[in-house]
Amino acid sequence: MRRYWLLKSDPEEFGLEHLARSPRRTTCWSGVRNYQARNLLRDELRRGDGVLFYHSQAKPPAIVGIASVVREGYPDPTQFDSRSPQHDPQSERADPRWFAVDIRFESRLARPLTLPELRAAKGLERMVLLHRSRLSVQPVTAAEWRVVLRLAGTGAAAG
DNA sequence: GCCAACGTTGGC
DNA sequence: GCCAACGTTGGC
Repeated sequence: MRRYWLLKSDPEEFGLEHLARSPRRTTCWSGVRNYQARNLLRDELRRGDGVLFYHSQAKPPAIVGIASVVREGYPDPTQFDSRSPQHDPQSERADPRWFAVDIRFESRLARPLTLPELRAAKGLERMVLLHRSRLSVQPVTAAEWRVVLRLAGTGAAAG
């Protein structure tokens, strides 16, 4: 059964436009260094799952697009790269600490759904985004997914 | 830039 | 195992 997720990203670091312009519109979602988020990446995200792409630290913060999971959890290569800011010298290849997935761009929303708008939306009252701070990978229910797509307008703009 | 939330670290 | 100190996220 298809499930749904929300991924946060600072658009100045890596926004939806970066994803849309990546080779095959696909990128390795690396650099997550929070254990709860790690567990989701490693154990829960499945190929074909839907992803809401959220711009954090934006003005205003907003869900801006849709992506999908195209490769399930595998060791995050940046943890082993001593030149990467995400390097984790305590992580060993035989027992990796951090995981990544690959996601692919699917579409832009016809219009961004801002955080205030999400807070005000009927049906999103219990959305994790609105209640738990600092979790960059989080589950979205099928009902919430439908509400978000409906709020975004009929269908998403082609990318 | 401020600061609340909250995860992580490390002394004990 | 507790908890204070510290660092980061991320909204405002």
